[in-house]
Amino acid sequence: MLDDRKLDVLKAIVTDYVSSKEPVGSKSLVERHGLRVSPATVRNDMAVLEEEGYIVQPHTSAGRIPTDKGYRLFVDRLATVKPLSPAERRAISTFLAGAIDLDDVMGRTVRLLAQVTSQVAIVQYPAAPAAQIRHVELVGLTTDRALVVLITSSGTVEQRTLELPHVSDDHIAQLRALLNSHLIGIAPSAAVDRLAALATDLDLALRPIGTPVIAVLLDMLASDASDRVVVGGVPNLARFGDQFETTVRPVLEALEENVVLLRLLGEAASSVDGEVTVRIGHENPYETLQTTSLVASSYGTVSDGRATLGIVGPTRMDYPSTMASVRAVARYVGRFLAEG
Amino acid sequence: MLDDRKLDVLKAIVTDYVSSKEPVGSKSLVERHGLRVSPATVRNDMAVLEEEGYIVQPHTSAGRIPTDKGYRLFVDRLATVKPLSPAERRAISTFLAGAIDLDDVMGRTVRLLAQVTSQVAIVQYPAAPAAQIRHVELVGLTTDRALVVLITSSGTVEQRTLELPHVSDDHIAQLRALLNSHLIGIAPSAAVDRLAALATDLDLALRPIGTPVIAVLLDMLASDASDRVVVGGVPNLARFGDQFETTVRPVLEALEENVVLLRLLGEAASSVDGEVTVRIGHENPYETLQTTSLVASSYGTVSDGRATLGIVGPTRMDYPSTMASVRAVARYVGRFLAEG
DNA sequence: AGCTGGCACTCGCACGATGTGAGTGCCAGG
DNA sequence: CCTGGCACTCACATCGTGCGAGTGCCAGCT
Repeated sequence: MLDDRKLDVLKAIVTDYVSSKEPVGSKSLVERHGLRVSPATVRNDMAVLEEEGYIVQPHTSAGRIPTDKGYRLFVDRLATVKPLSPAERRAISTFLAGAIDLDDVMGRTVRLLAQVTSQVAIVQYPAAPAAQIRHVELVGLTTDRALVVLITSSGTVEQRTLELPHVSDDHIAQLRALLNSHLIGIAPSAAVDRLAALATDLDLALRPIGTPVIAVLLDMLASDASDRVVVGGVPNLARFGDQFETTVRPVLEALEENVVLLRLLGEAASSVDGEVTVRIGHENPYETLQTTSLVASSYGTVSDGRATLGIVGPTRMDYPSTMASVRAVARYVGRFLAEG
Repeated sequence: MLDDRKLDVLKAIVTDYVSSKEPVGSKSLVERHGLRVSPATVRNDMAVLEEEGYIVQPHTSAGRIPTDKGYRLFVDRLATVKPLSPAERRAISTFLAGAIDLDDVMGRTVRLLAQVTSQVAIVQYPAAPAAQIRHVELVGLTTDRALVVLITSSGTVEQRTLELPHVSDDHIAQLRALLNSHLIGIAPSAAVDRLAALATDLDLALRPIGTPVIAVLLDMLASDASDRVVVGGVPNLARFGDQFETTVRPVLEALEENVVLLRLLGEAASSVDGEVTVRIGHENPYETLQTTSLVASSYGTVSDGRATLGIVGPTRMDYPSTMASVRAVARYVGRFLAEG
C-alpha cells in the first residue's frame, strides 16, 4: 500500500512540521529534501497518505500536518535514533555525581531529563521489592509523641510520627530492641506476618505503645515508595505559550494529580521492558492528555529498584532526539543506582 | 490631596477591575457603586488620581485601570479584610488532620493554600533552630556503603548515604554508640564543636570510618531544612491563559528556581512579623516577577519552627480575600505545628 | 468652591470587502 | 507511472468604515 517513496514523504512531512510548526506543502517538501520527483508526484502521494489517515490538511488549500497515526508510523518505522551530542553525553554522565541520597538522585534526574529534552519531565521513585529491613528506629519526641523510622537495605528511609500514651524511655528502648530483633534482615512481605504475630503475644507492659507502633509499621510496609513521583521542567511549557489549550493547560492539570501521572507512567512502562515507549495523542489513556505525547522508559533493575521515567510534550515533538535522551537518562540512572 | 471620595473612587476602580478584568469607566462606576455624585464629578476625580499615578488608561478613550501604586494604596488603606466563608474555614481546619509527617504537612499545606486562593502556592519548610539531636543512626547497606540518619527533637529526619572503606558491623556499632553518647540531647550548634573534637581523638580503629561519617554529619548539621520549599497549585495558572506573558511565563520560570523562591519569601517575611505582606508588581525584587504580586506571611514560632508561606498571582488579584486566606492558613499551620 | 449636564472629540475595536498567494486536484502528454 | 500545466479554493492579511464607550472641558447651577 505504502511504497518506499510514500514513507519518505511522510518522514519528510513529520520532520519539517516538527521544526517549522507550519503545515508543509508539496513544493517546499521537494526543495528541502532531496526527493527526486516533482511536486505533482508528491501531491499524489500525499493524497494517498491522507486517504490512509496519516496526514490531514487543516483547511483546503493549506499544507499537510501529520496525524497521531502518522506520528505513530514515523516513530515505529521511520525514525532513526539521533545520537546524542557530546554536550548531552557529558551533561548526563556528570549530573548525578555527588548525589546525597535517593531524594537527591530523583531531583537531579528529573532536572536532567527536563533539561536535555526541553520538556516537562516525570520521574517515579524506584520500588525495591526485594529489600530487606535494616533497622527500625523508635524515638520519643515529646511526652506523648514518638517518631518511627524504617530503614531498608536499599537505602530508603521512611518516617512517621504518631501519638502514644505514657511514653517511657525504657519501654521505648525495649520495644525498639524487640522490633529490631524480629525484623532485621527479613523482607517486607515476611515482616508483615511477623509483625502481626508480634502484636498478639506482646508483653502486657509494652502493649499500649506496641500496638499503635506496629500498626504504623504495617502501614509503612504497605505503602510503596514507588507511588511517589517528582516533576520538573515545568518552565519548559512556556515555550508552548501559543498552544496554550492543547499543550500547556492539559499538562498543568495533569501534573498535580499524582494518581494520573503514576497510571500514565505505569501503563506506558508495562508494554515493552527496558525500551522507550511512546504514547501519541489519543493513545493516551487520559482524555485531557490526548493532545500531548508521552515518551517513557523504565529504568533500574528489580534488585536495585525499578520504576519509570519520562517526559510529556506536544504531539508535535522531535521524537528521535527525545527518545534518545529519555533512553540515555534511563540507562544512566539505572547504572548509577546499581553502582550506588 | 486625596479626599475621601477620591479614595472611594479608587477603591471602586480596583474592585471593579479585579472582577471584570476590563478598564472601568466613570459611568459604570457610578452605577455599580452607590456613589452619590455624577459621572462628570467622578471623571474629575479620576483625572486627579491619574495625575498622581494611581490609575492609568490603556488608551485614550478607554476606562482606567489601577497601577501598582494604586493597588498599593488600596491594600494599605482601603482594603477591608473579607471574612472567610464557612466552607473555607472548614476546609482549612480539616485539611491537616491525619498528616503523617512533616513532608505530609507541607504537602497538604501547599495544596490547601493553592485551593483556597486559586493561585500558585509556595510553602517554606520550617526551621527549628533550637532543636536537640535525638538520635544518630548508622546502618551498613553494602560492604562499602553506609547510611547516616540524623533525627532531631523537632521530628525532622535527615538521611545521607556515603561510601566507607572496610565496613565491619562491629565498628559501625561502636561508632554509632559513640556518636549517640556524645550527641544526644545537645543542640546542633554545640554538636558541631563536639564532633570536631571527636574527630581528632578518635580511636585509631574507628578513624577510617569515623572521619567520613563525622564529615557527613557536620554537613547535615550545616544544611538547614528551611532552604526547602514546596510549590503547589500550578494548574491554577491555566486560568490566566490570556495573560500568558505577564503572568504564566514569569511564574513558571521562577518556580523551578528554589533560590529565587526562597529569597522572595525571605524578603517578604522579613518586613513585618506575623502579618501578611504584599509585594505588588515592581515592588518585587525579581525582574521577571514584576508583573505579578506576592502575598506572604510567616508562620509558626521560633521554638516549633518558623518559616514563610505565600502565593504568587497576577497583580490584578482579589487582595482582600487572598490576604485573608493566606493569613488564615499561616495561623492554622502554625497552631497545628505547635500542637503536633 | 464644588458639582452637574451637555457637548464635541478621540480612538480602539468589531465588521465587512478585497486581493493575494500558497497549496491543491485533475488532466493530458511523455 | 511521472510530470508540467492550469483552474480552483480558501485562509489570512490589509484596508476602510461606523459605532460607541469613554473622555475633557465648559458654562451654569447650588
